[in-house]
Amino acid sequence: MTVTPFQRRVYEAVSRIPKGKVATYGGVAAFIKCGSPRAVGQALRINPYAPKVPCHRVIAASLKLGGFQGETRGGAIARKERLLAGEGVRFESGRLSDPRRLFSYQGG
DNA sequence: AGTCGCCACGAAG
DNA sequence: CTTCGTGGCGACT
Repeated sequence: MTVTPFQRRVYEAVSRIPKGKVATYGGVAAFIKCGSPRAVGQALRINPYAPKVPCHRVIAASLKLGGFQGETRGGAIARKERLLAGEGVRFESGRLSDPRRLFSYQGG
């Protein structure tokens, strides 16, 4: 498998998200100084470190679930929601119930 | 090396 | 809702 330096940055940033909180694609992008949140999603989509990198803790800026395991809808999203529920992050109608669960990065 | 099309997004209209 | 901007990457030439 080939992991680009950009991807490493993404995975490192995502690994910082504490259990019980979630970050947005845009938030991660900003932290790693990437102008395109979409590129972050692309990196997470091919996440080779499935268990190590908690990609399920990354949602869209609209507070919707975004994608999971390469899917934007379907069973994968349902599993993502259940996974987060197990960490205390609840969703309602596919949207984050409590925005206070959002994680924001500190420094560089 | 240059080009093209695809993305788990986001902001604006 | 639709449209446009954006950065990164695989596939093709």
